[in-house]
Amino acid sequence: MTHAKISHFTTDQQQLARVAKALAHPARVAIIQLLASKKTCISGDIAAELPLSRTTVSQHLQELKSVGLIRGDIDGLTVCYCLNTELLEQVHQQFTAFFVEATSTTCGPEDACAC
Amino acid sequence: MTHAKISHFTTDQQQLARVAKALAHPARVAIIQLLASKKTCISGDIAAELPLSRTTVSQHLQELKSVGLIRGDIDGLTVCYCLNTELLEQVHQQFTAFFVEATSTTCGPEDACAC
DNA sequence: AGACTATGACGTAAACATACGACATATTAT
DNA sequence: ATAATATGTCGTATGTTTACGTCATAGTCT
Repeated sequence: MTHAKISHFTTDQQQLARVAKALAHPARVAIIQLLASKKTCISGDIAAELPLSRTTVSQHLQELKSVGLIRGDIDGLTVCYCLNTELLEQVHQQFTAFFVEATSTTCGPEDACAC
Repeated sequence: MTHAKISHFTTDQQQLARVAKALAHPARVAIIQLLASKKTCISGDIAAELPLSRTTVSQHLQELKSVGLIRGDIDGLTVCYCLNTELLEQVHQQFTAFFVEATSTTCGPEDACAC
């Protein structure tokens, strides 16, 4: 009965974890940075710039696409991948809210613990 | 030869992925939110508030601790877990930089692709 | 000391992720 | 039509994560 308790968390928690998971591999971070730096939405060129096989890169691209962080539009023979800036913006807000919430409260002096 | 190419990415990419991975499970997101909301925090209580067994929660706590996002100070019989606000702040900056970079560039009209 | 409690460590089964070669498909070029 | 090219899909080997029960340890209490 493994991996069955995820539904017991809030939608927000699941959403944040979902995006975090998409960013939980350096290759996927690199892909997003690459797409951000290039003006043109390259396709197979991405694979050429990473130290991974084309197949593996394709897999990572699918993963990012399934979360919605990137989009892939077929343009003849090649596929044009680009960032979904709206979602990224939205996710940015979500992460910011999370971090603000997490950093606002400090273990005060009235606590029993020493941290 | 799986999982052997990670070293070929930049330190920044690895660091960001590492933290993202720590947040890639709703339970860990929930734990951080819980620690942020409570002034005092003890491991056993955390398990009580999550739909997971104490053992599993302990495992998630270790994971967060290994990345450095939380700290656990032994206080007699119990362990006092609390957020590492300095690291969280730092990570927040890192994520912000990443998202800003990712959202600044839009696929311009001069491109061939339609996205 | 002996019972009690809070935790972490260990073992483990099932699920998932990673990486990649081989194959399939579809589009362009000759 | 045939060849070349760009991509995705499939299968698969290996490693990692998740979830949890059981046990060990170490601090409290009487």
